[in-house]
Amino acid sequence: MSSPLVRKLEQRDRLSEEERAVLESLPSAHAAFEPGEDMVRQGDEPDHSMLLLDGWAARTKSLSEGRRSIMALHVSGDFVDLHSLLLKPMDHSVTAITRCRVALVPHARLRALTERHPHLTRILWLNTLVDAAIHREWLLVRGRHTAVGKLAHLICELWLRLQTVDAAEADGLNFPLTQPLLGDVLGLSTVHVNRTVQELRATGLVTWARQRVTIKDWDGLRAIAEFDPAYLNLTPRPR
Amino acid sequence: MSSPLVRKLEQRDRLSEEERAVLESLPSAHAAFEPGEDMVRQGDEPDHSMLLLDGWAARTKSLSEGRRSIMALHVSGDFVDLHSLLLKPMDHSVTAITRCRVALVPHARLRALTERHPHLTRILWLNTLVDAAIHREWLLVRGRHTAVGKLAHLICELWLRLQTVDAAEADGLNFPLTQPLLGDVLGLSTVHVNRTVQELRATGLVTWARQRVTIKDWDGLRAIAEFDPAYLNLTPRPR
DNA sequence: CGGTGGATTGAGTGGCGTCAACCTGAGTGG
DNA sequence: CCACTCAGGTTGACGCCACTCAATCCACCG
Repeated sequence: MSSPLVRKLEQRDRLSEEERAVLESLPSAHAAFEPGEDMVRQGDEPDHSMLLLDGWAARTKSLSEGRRSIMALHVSGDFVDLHSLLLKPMDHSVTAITRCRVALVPHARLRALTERHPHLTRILWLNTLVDAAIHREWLLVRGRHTAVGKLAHLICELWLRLQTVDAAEADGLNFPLTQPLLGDVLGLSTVHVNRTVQELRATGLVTWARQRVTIKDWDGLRAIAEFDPAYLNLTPRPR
Repeated sequence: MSSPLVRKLEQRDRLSEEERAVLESLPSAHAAFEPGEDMVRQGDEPDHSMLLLDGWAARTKSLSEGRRSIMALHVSGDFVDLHSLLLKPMDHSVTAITRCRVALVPHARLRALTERHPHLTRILWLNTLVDAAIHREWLLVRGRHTAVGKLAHLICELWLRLQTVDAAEADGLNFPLTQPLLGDVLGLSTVHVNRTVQELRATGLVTWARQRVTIKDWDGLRAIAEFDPAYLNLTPRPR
């Protein structure tokens, strides 16, 4: 059930038996969304948060004339809009990229959890702090990296994040983003995304066909991405 | 002493007398930093967080060859590195821009607070969530705005944020960022920052001399910045 | 009075955007 | 089985925004 959440939180701290039980009893219902469908919309004031069980989702903001930006990507195990427990209305939408299965966690339950389980509260808080740390890393990337660097960095990050939930293969990953979506993630035009993908292919560090990215030279890729995984905070310690 | 914190948190929810007292008893000591000085460094594992009483500070990340980026700006009343309570080691540094006076809040005290005061915990959590919402807005700006749009957006945001702590004048603000620093904030080169400032001046929407920005046409400025303050979450409601 | 950091300006370059076309593969309906 | 559609991928031409290098100016300061 919610065990992906337990697995995820345990990457960052130990949980007691009781805490694990509390977490597994949280979700109230399941739901599914088709690619392109909005799971929550900017301006909404949801009364539940969604735990992504399966699929990829994006946090998006829109501007005039179809300009759009993706502020975050989420995969299995991510608590996509946990922050909506306290931060309402939503400052962005969440859109399904692939088909997404989610567990719905009522805010009432989460609020009750914060009243009774301080340690679990801190770990959930931490979860939103890691989201923020990823935002900061993306800010660095959008501000100070070249197009290839941006793309390489994204692949590095997602490969690592998928590994922590056993959703990546040893030599690469399934990468369902279309080039228009990649443009919204990297802050580039579609055309330039295409050329950047080709440029990255030409380095020989990865192969990339259909939705499959194979990493040929991890150290080389890390180098051009200037990727340092520290910001993902993947070491367990008391919180 | 810590009343700037109380004032800030009360913009987002009501506090009881007891809660106010708890908050005011938090800080243990004061400190001051000179312009350019690091208040915390990337990689550190601090045992306290800093409440900014006075001055401007920046969260910075560095890359090779002096490339640097500023991920956030902080002013009076901001809990600059509250997240370091749970998220260690630091994924960025905090650097004083002007002279900064801070109150030090030991993590031990904050942790104790989370054990006993769930509502206060949620409000502190919320505080870090607003930081994240600002990160997301900056991501939008860095990804999809022109240089003038970026600059205008920054001025809009800071004017509003300063107003909420009574640190802005009715018609503008004191703006201590040098152009090299602005470059790190906006993801632009120093030279281009200079030209962008001139371009903004030429619109007549603001005047800008020394460290003083005067807003001549707020609606016009908001328009070219595509600025919508919703993400700052400045409405009080139960959390 | 020289030193230093910031602001400003000019010249030249290149990365990335825009516009526009064309290609491909996966549906879909006749 | 084949036209048709449509989304995504690819390519070329062209232009501009923003970068780099370099010089100059200015204010402040020891």
